[in-house]
Amino acid sequence: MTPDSTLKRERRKEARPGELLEAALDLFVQKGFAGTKVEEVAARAGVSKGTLFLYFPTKEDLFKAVVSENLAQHFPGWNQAFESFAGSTADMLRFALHSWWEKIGATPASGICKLMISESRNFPELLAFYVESVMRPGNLLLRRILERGMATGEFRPMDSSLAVHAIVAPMIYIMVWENALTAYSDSLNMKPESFLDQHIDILLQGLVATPAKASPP
Amino acid sequence: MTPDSTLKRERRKEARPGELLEAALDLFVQKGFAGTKVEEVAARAGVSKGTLFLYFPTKEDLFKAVVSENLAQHFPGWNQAFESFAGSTADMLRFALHSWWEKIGATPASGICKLMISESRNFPELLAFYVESVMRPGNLLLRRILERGMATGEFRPMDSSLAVHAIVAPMIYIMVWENALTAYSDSLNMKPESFLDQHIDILLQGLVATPAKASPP
Amino acid sequence: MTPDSTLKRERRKEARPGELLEAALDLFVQKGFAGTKVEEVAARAGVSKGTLFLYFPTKEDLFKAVVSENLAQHFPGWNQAFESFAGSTADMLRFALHSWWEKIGATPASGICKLMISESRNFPELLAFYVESVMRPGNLLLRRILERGMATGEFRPMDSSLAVHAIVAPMIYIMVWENALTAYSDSLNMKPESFLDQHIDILLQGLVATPAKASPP
Amino acid sequence: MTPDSTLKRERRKEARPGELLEAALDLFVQKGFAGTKVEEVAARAGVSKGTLFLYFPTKEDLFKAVVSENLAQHFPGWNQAFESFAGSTADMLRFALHSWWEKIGATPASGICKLMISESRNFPELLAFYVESVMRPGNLLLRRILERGMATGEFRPMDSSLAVHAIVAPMIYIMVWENALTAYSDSLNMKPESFLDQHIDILLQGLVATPAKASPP
DNA sequence: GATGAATGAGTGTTCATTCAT
DNA sequence: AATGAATGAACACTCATTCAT
Repeated sequence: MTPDSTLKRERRKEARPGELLEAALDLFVQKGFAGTKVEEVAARAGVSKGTLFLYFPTKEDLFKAVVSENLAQHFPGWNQAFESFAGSTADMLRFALHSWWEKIGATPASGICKLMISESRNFPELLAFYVESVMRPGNLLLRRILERGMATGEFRPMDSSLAVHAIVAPMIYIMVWENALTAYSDSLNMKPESFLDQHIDILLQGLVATPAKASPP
Repeated sequence: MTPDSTLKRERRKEARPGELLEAALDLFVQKGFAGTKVEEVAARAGVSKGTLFLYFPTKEDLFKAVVSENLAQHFPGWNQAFESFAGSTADMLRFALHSWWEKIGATPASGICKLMISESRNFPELLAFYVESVMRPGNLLLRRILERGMATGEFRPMDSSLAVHAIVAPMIYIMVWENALTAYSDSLNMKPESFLDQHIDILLQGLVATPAKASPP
Repeated sequence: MTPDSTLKRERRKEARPGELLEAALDLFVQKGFAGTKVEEVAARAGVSKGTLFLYFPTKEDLFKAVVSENLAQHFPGWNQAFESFAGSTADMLRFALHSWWEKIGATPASGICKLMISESRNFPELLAFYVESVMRPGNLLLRRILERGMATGEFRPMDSSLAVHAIVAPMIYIMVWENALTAYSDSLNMKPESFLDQHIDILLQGLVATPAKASPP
Repeated sequence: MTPDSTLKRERRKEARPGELLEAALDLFVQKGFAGTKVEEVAARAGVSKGTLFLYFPTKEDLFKAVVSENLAQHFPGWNQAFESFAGSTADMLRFALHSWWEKIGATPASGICKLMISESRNFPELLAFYVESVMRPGNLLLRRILERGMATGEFRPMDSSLAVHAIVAPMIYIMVWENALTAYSDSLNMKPESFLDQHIDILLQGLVATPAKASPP
């Protein structure tokens, strides 16, 4: 056994969990939790069924790892971007949504959201984790943006914690389309990017302190 | 054989499919397709496993029936309401969304939407049916409303078939919340009715032809 | 309720078991015991499943009745024909086989034989009945024919109780063909009637080219 | 991993299908296709239900494998024996039938024939396979024997393709007895070996007392 | 560590049988 | 007597999980 081959084997060994998680993500998104067979996951990752169980004691553990692994990693960066953002709040909101689109909406990670929705009832504990590590930070960030806008007078007064949902809803909608309805996108005129732009337009038309209101006689 | 007893027997027989569909709806929404055992459905409907198969030849057929039965029945009425609506288009839109909320959003039927999202990949044929009998008619109706608004000058010019998605997205969002995240509604300030009102506000702020903009000094 | 309709109903009522047995015979022969559903039998007889169980307490009972009903009724006549037969024993044998062909071999009753063969292991008690009421009488009759032939010097000496099987084997063979291999009869040159004639020839003469016949004076 | 243990494991693995086929043959012959439970087959082969499905995807496949495995393998040898046979055609026929008896008639393989008869209606595809790989080759071989006999003048002229059935019928008869009526063999004087000898005699000579006829004054 | 043969609990589906009407 | 809705035991087949090698 040459040092070379040892190296290769070790490198592969360390890569295993990642390869498995990747394969599992694809399949879970595609077929759902129950519809995915562990053997398929193993095969797609190029290992045997037994090996999968070496890394993930149960199928549920694999599922949890898939979800955990692919989330929550973006918030530190986003929070920091928020702190140091110099432009208008409208621009900040635009930036936030486009960044989300780039990092999540347009990637396989969007499938995780659909997964979470589908299986939330069966994995309450995982849902709790998701809520705390993804939804709550996301909510908080958006709320701070809205509050910044209100503080500067850019946005009209509103219940920011409610308004957050208005921002999030279309993002969910996009992810659902992409992972469940792709085949019908054309015939129902769903172009995610156009939709996102339109969404931002409508939000800003709807959120801004209208000049009419802003400048009374 | 008294007419009475015959009646009772017949009433039970006729009621069976409905009882089974109701039970199946609840369980499918709660546990997903694969996670639901036919025996459970039967038990909840108060019959034996065999009886279920008397009415629905396979579990898939049961699933399809659940989806078919609970949707698509509202469109004729809605289309008619649209034809005869007398007020402003903004009011019409308000009416449409509130009516949807009342008939679907706030009822167990909202769970079907989540179901459809979750299982669409596994039932392409069913998805096709859903798209044609629910999504497409809904889209069409909303587009006609938007076009009415544009024709009367109430709404600003827009790509109506794209804008439709802006109307629909929050409805999907609500249905997902109700069927996957209820436990967290309070802590994340999700009150469907307030959210719906806010959604309408934002839409109308965003959609209307603002006089201010239209006539600068 | 007119006397007329009463009559009709009663006539039908009495015919029921017969109609059921007929339907059952066809289906059992066609699909085997396990492959036949009682509901099919009932449907073919034009009654409901419940009615069938009114006449035959179990499926096994139905099967037994089918077999019993269609056998053993020919032996009294055949025995009598044997007693009074005047011609040569060869003619008697010819007559016996042709008569069997006409009454059983060429009729649906031939299917019963195949049934008995197929299911004998599952119905030992029925097999016993079949052996006693069909096989043993048939054997006895044939043995008496053979013994008559030996007594008159027409036939060479032999173990008649063994020779009987030589006569029976081709009859079984025909019934099997007719009920299992019909589709291949042509391509394998199986014409039951020619085969029966040939069988008689061989029994009476064998295959060899007899020198006597080959070289007449 | 010692070479020894590897060998043992592999040997077991390779032996599995054979063990399962053997168990299945016994049970199918004994109880028929429908009457045999896969779990029983597995148990008799000393493995679990799941293991059986590892080797045979469905019960039908198991059935087909049983039939395929136990037949058709003898024809190459028999055909060769025919080509090189030196003696009289009568001897050749004797040899063929005795060889059949030894290799098939007296072995569990004889049960397959009964199986085929019983289930032919339910497995038309399997019947087709059986006809082509067993019945047709067997027919052909026997026809060639008969034609050799006619060519040399040993046998009288005949329709050889029809006469073949006269040779086969008693073989079928024996196999049916052995697998359906064993319990009655004694009481009905059925000794397969004697019957086979007699069958050959009759074929070659018939029943009649020929010398008398052969030498008229 | 890695394998894949083996396991067996679990589930959808069938169908003979029952029984209220 | 006749019905057919209802039953539930039985069985083929699946698949997550284990473990000897």
